[in-house]
Amino acid sequence: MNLSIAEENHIKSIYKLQEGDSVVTTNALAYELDTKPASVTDMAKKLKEKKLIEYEKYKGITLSPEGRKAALQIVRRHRLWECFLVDKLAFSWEEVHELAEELEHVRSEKLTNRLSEFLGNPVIDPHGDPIPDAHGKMAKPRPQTSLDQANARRLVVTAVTDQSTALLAFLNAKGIKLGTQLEIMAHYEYDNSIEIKVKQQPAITISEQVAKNIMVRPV
Amino acid sequence: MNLSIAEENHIKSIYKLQEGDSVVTTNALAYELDTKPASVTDMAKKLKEKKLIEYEKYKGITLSPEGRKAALQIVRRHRLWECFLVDKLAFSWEEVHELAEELEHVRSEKLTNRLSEFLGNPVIDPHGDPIPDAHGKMAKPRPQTSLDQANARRLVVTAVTDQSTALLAFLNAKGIKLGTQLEIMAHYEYDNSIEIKVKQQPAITISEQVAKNIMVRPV
DNA sequence: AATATTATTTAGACAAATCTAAATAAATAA
DNA sequence: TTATTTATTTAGATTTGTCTAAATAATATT
Ligand SMILES: [Mn+2]
Ligand SMILES: [Mn+2]
Ligand SMILES: [Mn+2]
Ligand SMILES: [Mn+2]
Repeated sequence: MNLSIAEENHIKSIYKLQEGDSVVTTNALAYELDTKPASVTDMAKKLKEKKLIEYEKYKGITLSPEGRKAALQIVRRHRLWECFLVDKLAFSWEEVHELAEELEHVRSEKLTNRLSEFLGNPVIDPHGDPIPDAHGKMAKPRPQTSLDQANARRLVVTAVTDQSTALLAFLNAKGIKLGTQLEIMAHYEYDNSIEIKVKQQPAITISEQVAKNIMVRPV
Repeated sequence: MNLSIAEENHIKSIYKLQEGDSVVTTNALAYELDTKPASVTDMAKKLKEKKLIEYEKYKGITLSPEGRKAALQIVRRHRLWECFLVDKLAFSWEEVHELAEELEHVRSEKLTNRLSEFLGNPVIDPHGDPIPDAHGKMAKPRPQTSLDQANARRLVVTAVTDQSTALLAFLNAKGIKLGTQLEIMAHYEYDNSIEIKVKQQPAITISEQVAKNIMVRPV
């Protein structure tokens, strides 16, 4: 099954939006891919033809087993390249997504597996997302919750959900990265903002929106 | 100037075929790119429009100064990725061209320069070809001749001209790589084949065609 | 110089990926 | 339940890159 770059991008976005078993809508996919609903419908017909998705008019899209397999390979390549850029080329975590978006389309199993080996077969990427292995298996992530719902006081950052440059740059500015230890000082009920201490530094207050996108587990 | 992958491939092939200042013909370019002359004519019109080439109907193609600059950037990326694949991922020299053909199209100066730095700013690629620096400057290659024209007896391999998998695999089989020392034992006038000794091994005879594609200099 | 051959271009077609505008279906509100 | 709004699809167009077949130009041969 030889996929074009456009087809791969669609498959990957369907995978991302599907989260378990739910159905992906035409509009959601168009928004995710920064394209138009009409274009998504066109592509859906093509991917259905190739048996990579299940799709009936007006009923939304889900990946077929083969589609899921393809998606996991693309995700694997994407996240491995992100690791390469951060670990070996000293890029910062907010710079790598865009580049990996292109590098992920070089389809060579040998290259992918050699790259993985070169990086020490990493199991999470620079944003805390798990990396599928050559067979598409991902390490089950250790239990984690978003910072706004955490009940323990002392926490360690395990991932970020929103990987926009804006959020990642904000976290850089506050000295927050994967593995950073946080202590919750206060919840403010008015706007659900949270006061936290990052290491020994003076406490800072972060908005609910930020807190929702930081994943943590008790230290 | 934002170039498509197809445009980049054309620019690079024109650069390759131009060798100095000669004019590139439609047919030669079509053959090099494994495409049809009519397609090359179409692309030539587009590249002329973008001022990357000089082109008049029936008069052949040459790169403009901007075209040459673009070509050198693509060649730089291609050769750096080849170095990466060989030096870091342990690919063999006959495997890397195809992969670099794709990787070269990721256009990020930052990535390119970081990659170069990571590799120790190499100046030749795994086939002995010089790597342009960030400004497009290439180290002037040390004087070298093809093996069939060498007059010294003890030689060192500096590059290969034909980089087809077939030739590179043949050289692997004979233990010949960049830096390998050779000694010419005999020239056979009948078919211009050459008897050489590779290191201490028993002498082997190679055809004129092979000899023409091995570049050497006196040891 | 006329003819034959080769190289190149043009004309017209096609597939992939996208778009806009219009039509239709599904979901929601009155 | 009917009307309105929202979501999705269809119809038809556009761009890019390619192709084949036919026309034309350039070159080589007789
Ligand atoms: Mn992508
Ligand atoms: Mn990531
Ligand atoms: Mn290429
Ligand atoms: Mn090379």
